[in-house]
Amino acid sequence: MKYWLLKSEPDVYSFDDLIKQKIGTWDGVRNYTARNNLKKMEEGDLAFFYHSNIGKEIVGIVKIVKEAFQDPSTDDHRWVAIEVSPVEKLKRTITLKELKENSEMQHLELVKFTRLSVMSIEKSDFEQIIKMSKEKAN
DNA sequence: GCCAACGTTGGC
DNA sequence: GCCAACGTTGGC
Repeated sequence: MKYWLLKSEPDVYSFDDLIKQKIGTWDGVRNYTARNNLKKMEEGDLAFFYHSNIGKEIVGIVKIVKEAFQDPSTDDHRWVAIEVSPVEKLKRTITLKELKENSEMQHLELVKFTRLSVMSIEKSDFEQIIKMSKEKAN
């Protein structure tokens, strides 16, 4: 069981859009590092859904329901897509700012490699962030 | 809108 | 295979 973080611009595809669709295809990834992460995903893995640009915050949790397959948005065989379904919306969103200000979260790829759109997360960090979302801010 | 940080492309 | 030029992403 692995843990991940998926980035999306909410004006293109938001967590609420995914909730409406029930199952969403995560396609359009055109970066090798991100693609390699997609290929490592297994059915049942969990991922955070992060809103980039607008909000800059983790908004919910999704589950991988279909492992990597040919990206339907291109004929180029180099790229893959996955399918996800929503698990739950966080009671309180966790902002990038908050993570950057947290001394225990400095090693997160989200903090260090801002441009990567699909990244893995340590189980302990995943659980810590969920814990944070259940507590009040500051 | 600007800029930093990368990633990609193409000339040599 | 190196590197300069260019393109893209995403935070601010």
